[in-house]
Order: sequence, then structure tokens, then C-alpha cells
Amino acid sequence: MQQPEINLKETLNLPKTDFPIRASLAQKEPELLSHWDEINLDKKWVVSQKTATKNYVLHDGPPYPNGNIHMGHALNKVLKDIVVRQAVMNGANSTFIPGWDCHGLPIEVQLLKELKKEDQEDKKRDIPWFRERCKTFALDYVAAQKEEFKRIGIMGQWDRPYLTLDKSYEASVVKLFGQIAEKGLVYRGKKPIHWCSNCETALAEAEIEYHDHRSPSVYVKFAVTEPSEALSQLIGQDSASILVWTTTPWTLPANVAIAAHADFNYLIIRVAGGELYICVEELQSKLVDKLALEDVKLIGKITGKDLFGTQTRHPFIDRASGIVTANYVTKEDGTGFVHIAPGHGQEDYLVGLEYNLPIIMPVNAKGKFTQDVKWSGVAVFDANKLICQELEALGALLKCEFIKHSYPHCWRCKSPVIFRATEQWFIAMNEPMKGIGKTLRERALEEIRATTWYPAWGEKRIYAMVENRPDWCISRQRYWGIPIPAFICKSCNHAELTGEFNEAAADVVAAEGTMAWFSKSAAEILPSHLVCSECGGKDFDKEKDILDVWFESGSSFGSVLEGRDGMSFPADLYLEGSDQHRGWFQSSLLIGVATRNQAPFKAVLTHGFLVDDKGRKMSKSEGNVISPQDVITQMGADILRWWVVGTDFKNDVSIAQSILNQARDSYSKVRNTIRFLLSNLYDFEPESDVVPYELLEEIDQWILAKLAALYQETEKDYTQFSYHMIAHRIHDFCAVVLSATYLDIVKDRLYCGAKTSPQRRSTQTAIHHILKVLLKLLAPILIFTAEDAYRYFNAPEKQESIHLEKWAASEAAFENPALLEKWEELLKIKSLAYQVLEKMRAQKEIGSFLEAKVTLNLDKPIDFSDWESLLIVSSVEIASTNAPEMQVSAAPSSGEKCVRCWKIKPVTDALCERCHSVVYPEGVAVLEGKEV
RNA sequence: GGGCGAUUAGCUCAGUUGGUUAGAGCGCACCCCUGAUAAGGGUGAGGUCCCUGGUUCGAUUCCAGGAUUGCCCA
Repeated sequence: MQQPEINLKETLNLPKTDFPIRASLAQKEPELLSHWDEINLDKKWVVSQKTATKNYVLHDGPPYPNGNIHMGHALNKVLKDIVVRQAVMNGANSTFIPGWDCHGLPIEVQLLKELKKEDQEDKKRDIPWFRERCKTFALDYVAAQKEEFKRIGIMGQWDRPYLTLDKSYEASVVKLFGQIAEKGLVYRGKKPIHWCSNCETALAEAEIEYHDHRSPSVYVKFAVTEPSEALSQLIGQDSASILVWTTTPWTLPANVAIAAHADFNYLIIRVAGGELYICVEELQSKLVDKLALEDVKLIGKITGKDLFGTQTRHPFIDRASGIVTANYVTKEDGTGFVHIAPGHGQEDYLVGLEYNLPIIMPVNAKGKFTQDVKWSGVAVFDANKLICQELEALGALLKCEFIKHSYPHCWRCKSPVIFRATEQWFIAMNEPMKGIGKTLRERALEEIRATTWYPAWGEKRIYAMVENRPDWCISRQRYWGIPIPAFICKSCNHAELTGEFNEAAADVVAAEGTMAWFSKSAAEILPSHLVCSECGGKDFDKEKDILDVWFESGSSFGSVLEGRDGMSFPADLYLEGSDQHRGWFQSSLLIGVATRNQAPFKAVLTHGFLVDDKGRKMSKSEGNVISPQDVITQMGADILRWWVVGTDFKNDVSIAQSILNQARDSYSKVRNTIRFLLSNLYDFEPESDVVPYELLEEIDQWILAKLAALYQETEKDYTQFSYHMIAHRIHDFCAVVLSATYLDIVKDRLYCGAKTSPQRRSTQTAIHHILKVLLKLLAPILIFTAEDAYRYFNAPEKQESIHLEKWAASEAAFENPALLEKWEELLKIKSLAYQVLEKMRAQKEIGSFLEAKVTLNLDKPIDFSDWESLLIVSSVEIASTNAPEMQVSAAPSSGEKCVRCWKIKPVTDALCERCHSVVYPEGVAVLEGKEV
């Protein structure tokens, strides 16, 4: 007799695989990326979609190329990647065309800073030169971000992205502008903007610095001429004045109204001399002191709402100034009344829009008063003194002092800036669209309702915004952008926007890019036969303003959805951060409706913003910023992607090192489970060894039923974009259902059963199915790991890459609800048994559960026999099947430890009966076909 | 200040059309195994379901107010 121990290990079927336990993603991922390059995966991926019967169009919202990507970019693009990969695996035709939003102020600002350092003197180079610098800057970051996106495995047409600075793109924007103009929606109007009188230029918010400034603080009387009905009852025929406080007396010439707060209470007081003053209740005593008022008597009280409609007389101009109400009026400082000059302030402007007030603008580009005003030619800040003198002379000035306060200054020349109404271009929200009849606002709101919003509250949010927004101001006084394609008649100032004029502009842009607009004259651009439709004039100026960048990116459907293969209008999905309800979703919607009478998307999905583990936003000063580059280098892109899917991105998403560590651990569990599955298939030839479903062991049918349920739930969650449910479910399936339950049970037959036994082949068949489905479900998420494992997976009709696989109905073919229900019961009994066994272990009666013998008193009969396997103990006795309640007891098993399977059993030659029969199938030991 | 959200164990998430002791996994503690081994298994501890009021026989769930926090706007 041979010593069985010597060859014992060789009689076992221990797991074998080269799929490494350690992921080493940082090394593995670049290898896989170049492997995919070598095999031309992206082309084959596209070819694999040719047979698709449906399209799924996800349209990429273009990021801004002015830095390396941050975690927000990574989150957004990973989600998009999963959407597209899922759609393709699900049998759709879907292509991802990444884009970049290349124009705009942030690049200008950054460049201006650089130029400032380079050459202080020479900052006024020409516009084409400056634009060329901007272009280089943008393209550099496009290149950088492209590589970063590719590194996290985003599948897409990286060799042919869309850039908003492409000629074809620019031409498309120009055309869309013309189409909106044809609908009668584009008009010129006035709007106040930050203006530097010294540089004679408009300033963006980013170009403004706040410094202390000394301003006059004046209290002015506006005499009531026509009191409202309520006020009239309180003051009768007495002369009354509204008290107004301002720190910019120079804006008084543009005053057209006075704002009160509807809900505030205002007091009417009589002062020495008999005159009545009106101010807000809370500031009355302060004002009495400040203005040194004497013999003050309270006459009455009135709300702002009741003051509404009261007319006053402008103190030094023959003009009425009526009382309106506005919510931004406060009772912190002043009088509770705010003087309104719509040409000189953003809030004043909005109040003006609301009450249809005129915009009076008596200040020129140099910041000096025009001829419309008595102080013509005087700079506004110098005029303060003259205006105060005038007020004093007229008896309208109650007090003038000086205060120091924070005031906006030009970042370049440091002089204080002013708000000045200038001519701007607008898109009308409330004008009936030609040929449609409804207004842009009405149609946009209808389209919002027709769109599916994920999460659903997105609809409410954007609806409220569109419902309340003012006309869209689309002009910017900048350089780095697409010009407003308007030709202004030199003789009558009429603007030509449509027809052949628009075509001429689009043609030159399509051929030479928008640079041509800046380098060519109108005469060079326009065909010679074109004349002004108003006056027949032949000479035109080009408009100098450029388009709001939101107009550019909002036009993307024109050149991408309508202009590229595989895309179509409208898109199935737009997917961006929730800030884009105001941004890209809205600009795309408005341009879509204004040109196509339709939203460019059928559905919109939003994700939240990144916060740290305490729910705080990411910021450099907090030191809680985590860069995708670091995560990729230290942990790998698949960990990043696994973190993305583990989180409920419809709300804000938390990221911190501890959270990433958790993602890494959870990833490892999935990976190890896959590895174990693979390692037990080393001797399994699917083509010859597969066991038909009907012949599978019960436990194998059960695990396939669990797999089918997993597949179906996962597929459903994919359509709902509930990725975090998928990640959790797959993880729990691996950790609990497979690792702790199924695989733990089945190990014995895999290791100790006869190599080709039906039992073992049955389990291998199940494992083979599991692996195939698991890898496919994971493929859109863990793109590297799924591929890596797939290379070790032996299957007939295997594709060159997991990413060329498709999901199939067969994956859900193992449904078996009855079996699932039965096994729920069985597993409950198992956990009951383990509580008992754990107590024995604590008493040191057993160590391993294999040392135990379990006795079950079942409360009802169960059609099941393989208790020993289920409980993974040495023996199980069913003492009764009609006990009043389930009872489990256990004792150390009697017998000896089988040296091969380690169960405690009666043994022959140190082997239990089963192992004996495996090692000596015909009474003779057989190993690898040879007698030993 | 306004609009729209979020808040359930240390962490990531379920759940409750209002109904007994609120779930999962991870992590943690303790234990087992050493034939998934930089693995594997078991048992267990952990929650004023953000707070305060209201409706109700009963609220974590519905309503109101507040706190904290995020996006957008002012």
C-alpha cells in the first residue's frame, strides 16, 4: 500500500489561475489601453454596433479647457461612459463624441494675466493676435484633458471630438443665430454693465476687484405730487416728501422711480415747519438724529404696498418719479426707499423691466455726462459735488456726508468702475415666434414638461428658472468668441441679421473661421449686390460684440446631433451636473426651441456636486480636494469608476481618502470572487463539459436562479441610471451569495470530488455561467478588470474583448422563484445552526465547524437531502420533521479526520468513504490516468 | 434674501402607499481556518431614522417651522 499522504494533494482539484490576486491597476491599465489600441478596439466596437436596430444618442456637454481635469469632470465622464457602454452592450448603436467649449472669458482672463507679466507696455496688440494666443491656450488644454479622459477609459471619438472653435462649428452657430433672428426674436436694447471709464471698456465680473472707496452719502427729498389713495387719506393736502438715500448722487439724473418694499411699514412724520417726511418705520429715529429733525410728530403709518403708485417730482429735472415695490429694498441703512436708475444698476434694471421704466443713460463711454444733462462734459465722480450743490440750492438736500465702503474697481487700471447702460443684443422670451405663434418662453416651458428629468425635481427647477428669466442678453464686449453676425447699415443703423447677410457670414466663417470676421471688412464679406433693407444703403459696419459662450455651447446640437454620423436630433440624453439647469440645459433648450421648435433632448440626467466626507464642498483652502490623477496613479481608474458607481450621484457625492479606501476594499472582494471562479475552471472545457440545466445539481440551479435575478434587477437599474444599486447588488452577490454561501459550500465537491464527476461538472457549469454574466454586467463599469479577467476566461464564441460582448436574454433564462423561496428557508436553518456551532466553538468543544455533527428538529418536512454540504459539517441527522419549533443541536462528530477532505468520518486507509472511492475508483489508486 | 435639493449605524446605501424588536454590505471587536492565503469562513456590538411642534389610536414615513449642508440666483 502506498502512503496516500504523499500524493494526496495531487488527487485534489485545487484551484489554479494566473489571474493575479493583486490588481496592480496603475500598471495594468495602461497596458490594457495600449492593447486595445493595438487590436483597434474602438473601430471594432463601432463595427459591432452595425447590426443594432436602435440608436441611443448621448450628447456630451463640453467642458472648458482651461486646466487639467478635476474630480467633477471625471465623475461626469465616467457616468457618460457607463451610459454609452451599457447601451451598446444592450444592443443599441451609440457613439460618444466628446466636445470642448473653447471660447470665453476665463481663457481671456488667464491670458491677460500672462500678458501682463510678459509685456506691460504692449498689451494692446491686435485682436487676431490675441485670439490666436487664446486658441493655442485652449487647444493645449484640450490635448491635456483628452489624454486624461482616455486614461480613465472613456470610450469615444477622441480623434474627432467637437470643438466650439472649429470652423464648421462656428458656422453652425452663426446659422442658428440667423434662424432665431428669422423668428423675430433678436433685438437690440440697453442694459447696464460694469464699465471702466478710464479703459473705456466693458468689464466682466471676473475683471473687477473690490477696494475701499470714499463716496458721498446724501439724503434727498422727492416731493410727492400725486399720493396714492391710501397715502392721500393720511396726508390730505399737506406737502410731503419721500426720503431717499444714495451714495451715488451722479446717478440721480437717470432716476425714473423710487422703490419701496411692499411689506415694510412706513411712517409719515411732521417736522418743524410743518412739512411731512416719509421713511421706513425701523429707521425713523435714526434719521431724526442723522438729519437733526425737530418737533417730530407721527402722523400715520402706511405699508409699502399702499404707497405704490404715488408720484413724486424729480428734484432737479422736470420728470415724474413714481413709487414701485421691490423685494431687495432693506431696512438696514438709508430710509427704506431706494432710488431707481435702470441704466445704472443691475437691480434697478430688473425693476425697470418689471415696471417697464425707461432707461435713461446720460453718461458716455468716457464716464462723462452727455448734453442731455446740465453738467455736460463733467466726469460723473466730479459731478457728485455739483449735483449736491444743485440739490442744496433747491432745498432738496437734507444731509451730505462721506463714507468709506467697498466699491468695484477695474482690475487693470484700478479706477472705480460705474454701471452704465449700453446697447446689447437680446433674445426675446415673450415675443410670439414667427410661424409658431407662441412665445419662446411658452414653447420652452411646454418642452420642459415633455422632457423626462432624472431626478424628477429637475423639471420643477428648470421650469421655475425659465418661467421667470428675463430676455436673454447674448452680447459680450469681448474678443475670444464667435462674433454676433450682424451687419449695421452705416446710414440708418439698421441691423441686417438674416437671409443672404447671414449666409454670407456663415460662408466666410465656414471657410476661414471667425477670425475672418475680425480681419475682413464688411465689404469683403458681403456680396456686392446686398443693400440695407430699410434705406437701401450699401455700406455696413460689422457688429463688434461677440456671442455669450452659453449661446455657443447651447448650439452644439446643430453641428453635433445634426451634423455627425451616428447622432440624431433630438438626443436621447443630456447628462451634466445640476448647475446646468441654468447653464447648458437651458441655453440648449432655448436655442432648440427657437430654431427647431423642439428641445434638443428627450431626457436629462443630472448628478450632484463633489463634497468631502463631512458634506463640505471641495476647496483648496479646506484642503479636501482629491484629484483624479492621484487616484488613478495610486489606486487605478477602475477604483475611481467603482467609487463613482457606488455612490448615489443624483445627490451630492462624497469623496475622501477613507471613502476611496472603502471602494478599493469592496472592489477587491469582487475581484477575488472573480478570481476564485476563474481558478475553478482550469480543467473545464465548456464545449464538452457543460451539463444541461435539467441535470444540474439543485444548488447549482439555485445559484443560477440567483444569477438570473441579479441580471434582471441590474438591467432594470441600468435603465433607471441607479448605478449605485447595481454596484451594491453585485458586491453583495459576490460577498454574500457567492463567497460566503455558494462557493463555500461547493468547494468540497470542486476540490475533493472526482475530477470529471457529474457533480463537479455541474458546479463548474454554473460557475462558468456566473462568470460570463458577472463579467458582462461589470464590463461597462470595471472596464479594465472585466477585460483582464475575460482574457483568462475560456468560452466558445468568445470575443476578442469583453467590450465586444452583448447582453442576451439567455442570461435571464435560469429564473426559478420556487427554488429561491425554498433556499431562503434552508439558509435560515443554516444560520440558526451556525449560532449553535459558534457557541460550541466558544466552549472550545470544536474548532472548525467540520468537527461538528448537527442534529436538526425541523418543524415541517423539507424536500432536501444534502444537509451535510449545506451546513459544511461532517454529518447531519434529521431527528424529526414535525417538531413544535425548529431546533438545532450539535456535538463533536465521531470518527477520524479524513486526511483528504478533513471531515470527521469513519475512515478506511485514513480516507472517508467518498474520498476513498475517488482515490481508488476501482480499488486501485488512479492519478491522472495512471495507476500508482 | 429667493428657487431647487439633501440629512436613516463610523462609511456607502436600502426601506417605510403611516403599523410589532428600522435593513444590507463594508469597517470594527472576538473567534475559526491555513487546500481562494497580501486570501477564506463564523458570531457579535453599532441607529433619539437632523431637531422642534402639529395631524393620527400610532410618525423615521404626512404637514409646518428650524438647523446643517449643496447647487443656482440676487
